[in-house]
Amino acid sequence: MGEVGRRPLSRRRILEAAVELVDREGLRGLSMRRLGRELGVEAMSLYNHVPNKEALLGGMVEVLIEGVEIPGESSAGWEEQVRGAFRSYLNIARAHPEVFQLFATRPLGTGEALRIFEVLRGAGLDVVPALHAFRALSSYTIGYALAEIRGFPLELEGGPRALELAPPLKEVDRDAKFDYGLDLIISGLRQKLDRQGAKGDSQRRSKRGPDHR
Amino acid sequence: MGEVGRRPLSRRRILEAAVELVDREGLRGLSMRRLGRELGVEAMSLYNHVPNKEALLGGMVEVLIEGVEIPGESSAGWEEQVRGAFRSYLNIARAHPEVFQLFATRPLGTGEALRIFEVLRGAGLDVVPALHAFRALSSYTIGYALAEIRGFPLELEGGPRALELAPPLKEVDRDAKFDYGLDLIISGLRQKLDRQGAKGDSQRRSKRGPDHR
DNA sequence: GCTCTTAACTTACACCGTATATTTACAACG
DNA sequence: CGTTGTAAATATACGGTGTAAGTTAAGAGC
Repeated sequence: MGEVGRRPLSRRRILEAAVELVDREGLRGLSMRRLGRELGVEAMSLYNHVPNKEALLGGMVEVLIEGVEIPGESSAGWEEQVRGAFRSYLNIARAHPEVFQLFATRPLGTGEALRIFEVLRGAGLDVVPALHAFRALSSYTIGYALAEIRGFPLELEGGPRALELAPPLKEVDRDAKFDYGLDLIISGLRQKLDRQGAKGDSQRRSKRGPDHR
Repeated sequence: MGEVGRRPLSRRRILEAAVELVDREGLRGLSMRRLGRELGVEAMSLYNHVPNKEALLGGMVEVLIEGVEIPGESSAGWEEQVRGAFRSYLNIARAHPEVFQLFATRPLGTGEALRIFEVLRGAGLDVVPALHAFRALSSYTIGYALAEIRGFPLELEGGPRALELAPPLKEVDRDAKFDYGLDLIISGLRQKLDRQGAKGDSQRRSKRGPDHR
């Protein structure tokens, strides 16, 4: 009766199947019964690995967040690290637009947040400014991703200009839109940094020191 | 059987009751039956004024958006107009945090978008830069509002510092957090503006001209 | 009076999340 | 080998959901 080659259920397998299902059929298509069927199992079996649907949704967010890549210290400067991290974030959103909507109501992973925070600290920002910067960058990125997913208002989608451009060019254009705001924030941060660096150097912290904590 | 002083049902009345219900009991507490009961009516009666629940949610967003106030041209400069508009946006989110979560998946009202867009145009921005600016500002604001509602990561909420501050001071602090990123973007925009203004003045457009379109 | 229109109510259906109880599958041990 | 303990699957059931379809009631215009 049971299929032979069926891998056993596991939290991980459930989460991945859920992400795939939502990618395919949207958030509204996700139900415990439907997901169970997808895995060849009754709905209630899922509860052996996940306490309830809310936790399932949270786990799906986790899975996506794991995919965010933050460039290492070997990269050019902190600007490039930050840019890379948030671009990666946006790309996750683009790869899983339906799942990403869950990010609107669920907090970022503390782990990723900490890593980015450390980059900002490493750039010479004091704790409070680094928090401010983190808030600004992550707010912008999540807001942008959500807006892109649902479509920006005022954007004349069917305009003649759009039709002339080849798909690859449109991709570039799409990235440029995001970078516009991202660079506005990053270069604003750099200015603050330079200004305070020139003023007093009140915190002893070299521009790339291996200082932790 | 029917109560005497009962006003007749209407789309508007339904939407306002829905907002109030969600404010009170959260998004999960909103169902057609529950909302009907709130209005002293059966669930199916609502369908005479609203095609389905999705449209109901959309209508609730509309109601909130109507509350956004954009300072008129009489205000100081375009910076203050923009700042005021997006602060107003954030305040709506704070007044109706549960309902605001719907903004994550539903587009801004085209009307409000247009008015803000015109402010940016009036500031001397060409069409494309104004679109970029609008995207950056609205993405940041919505992202920030959502993040504030769910709580920022890394924020040591129970820290000793927080406890020492009086509630009014915390309010100020809360606004300062939002303004930090908002000002980063606005001052970045101003720089771009000044730079291009000094460079070629390629578009004949005085800094405060009554130019429309 | 009568009809026409509108908006209310009633019923019914398929589906939802999940509490609870039961059965199955398998590993460890004698 | 059989036994037993345990984890994970299934089965059933309950109260809720959105809404399609059918019915009733109240008022407007003739």
